Amino acid sequence: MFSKTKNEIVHLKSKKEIETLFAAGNHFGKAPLKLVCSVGDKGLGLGFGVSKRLFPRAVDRNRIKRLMREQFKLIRASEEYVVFCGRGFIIYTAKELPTLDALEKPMKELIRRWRSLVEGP
RNA sequence: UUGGCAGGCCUCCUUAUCGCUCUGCUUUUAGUAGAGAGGAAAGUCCGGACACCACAGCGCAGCAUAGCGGGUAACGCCCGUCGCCCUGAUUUUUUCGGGGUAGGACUAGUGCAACAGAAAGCAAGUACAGUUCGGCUGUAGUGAAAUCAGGUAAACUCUAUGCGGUGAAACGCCAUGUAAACCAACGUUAAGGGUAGCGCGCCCAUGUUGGCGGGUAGGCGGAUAGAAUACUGUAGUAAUGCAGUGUCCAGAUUAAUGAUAAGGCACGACAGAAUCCGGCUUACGGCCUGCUUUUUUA
RNA sequence: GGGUCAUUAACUCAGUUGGUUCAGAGUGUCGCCUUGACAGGGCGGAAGUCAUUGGUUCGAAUCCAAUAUGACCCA
Repeated sequence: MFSKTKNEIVHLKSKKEIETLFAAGNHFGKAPLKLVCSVGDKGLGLGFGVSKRLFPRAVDRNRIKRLMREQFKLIRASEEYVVFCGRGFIIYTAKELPTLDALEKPMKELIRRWRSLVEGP
C-alpha cells in the first residue's frame, strides 16, 4: 500500500479504469484544457491526452503531452501545492500549439477546483 | 560564379539543475551506475521471417510478373547487357556522352478502330498507267495504320513462371478448479462440422444440438542478438558473396527524450519506434567528391 | 495496426466496349424583356488545367502507376 503522506504519482494505465473515470467523473473546462477527475484514496493518478483529429502529426501530440507533464511537475514543485488524492485525465482542446507559460494559469485553476472537490463536502 | 545530375556522409553541440522509460547493483522508504527514436520511424505499394489453420496436398477459378544473363531468404527490388525512344557533341552515314523504357505472343480464337477514305477485314474496289488480258501489277489519294502472314494485348485472351488463407488485436501460458470443463438428448458409419472462392482429398466420436458454470479487453511470454553492424582481406565489370577480428545499438503498452540557465556555430528542415527484416515511393536541411552548363578574366 | 471507396462549374450530381457529335443537367450567378416597382415568368450568356504528376495509345474525364485530399469499415 502506498503511503498517503507521500505525493506519489501513478500513470493511469488501465483502460477499464479510464472508462469508469470518463463515465462517472467530474468534468471541468478551462481555456485550452479540460479535466476529467474523481475522488480517490490511493495516491494521485494522472493521464494526459491530445486529440488526433486536432493534431494529425505525432510529433505535435508528443510535444503537447510533454509540455503538460512539465507544467504539472512545476506546479507540484511550488510551495503552494497541497497533496491530495484522486484520479484525473487532462485533455488539450485547442487547435494551436501551446507554450509552457500559456498552460500555467489554466492548469492551476483546474487543480484548485479539483482540490476543492476532494476537500469539500 | 550560377544551375542541373550521380554517389557518399551528417541530422545542433557542451555544461549545470529538476523530471521521464528500461536494465544492473546496493538496499528494498530510497540511492547509485549505464542505455534511451529515423533516414525516412511515414505511405502501406511489394517481398519475406514468425505464428495458427493438416509441418498446406491435387484441380479449377483468381491475382501478379514478362528481352537475355546474374545477385538475393525472397521480390514487382538491385546489377550487367541487348533492342527501342528522347536529348547533346560530331555530323552524309557512323561514333561517343547523358536520360528514359510494363520490352513475351494478334502464324490459336474473339473484339475494337472516331474523322477522313472506294475500302479498317466472312470483304469490296476509285482514278491513271502497264499487262502474259488473270477483278494480274504499279502509282496516286485518305489515314496512326491500307492484301501487308495489316494495326491494337496498361482490349478479352494465349503462353511461360510464381502465389494456400489469416495477421502479433496472430499465437502460447497463467488465474480459485478444468483451460479440449461438466450434464442431458440425438446419431451408429450416413449426415454434419472444420481449412474463410469452388470441387476433390484430409481431419473430427475429443461429433451435433440444448442446458449450465467460469473468464472477459487482467498479467506474463511472443518482444528485440539479427538474412545485424564496423574494419580488414579476398572472388566478381557490378549488384553481391565468402573468410577473419571486434561491437551490442530503444523495447514502451493512455504508450518513455522535456523544461530552465549560460556559451558557441552552420541559427537547427522533414519529422516520433509499437513483432522484426529487405526494397520501392513520398517529405526535407546541410557538407564533400565527380561530371556537365552559364558568366567574367587571361 | 489492418482494410474498402470516392474526387467532374460556386453547390448537388450525370457521363463505359477510349473517338470528329464529349465536357453535360439542375440550383445559383450575370445581362435583356415583361411590371409604375418587386416577386414570378420568358430569352440569352459566362463560369472547367475532369484532384495532381507521369506513362500506354494516332488519340485519355475514361486504361495503368505514383501522389494528395476526404469519407467509411474491422477492433
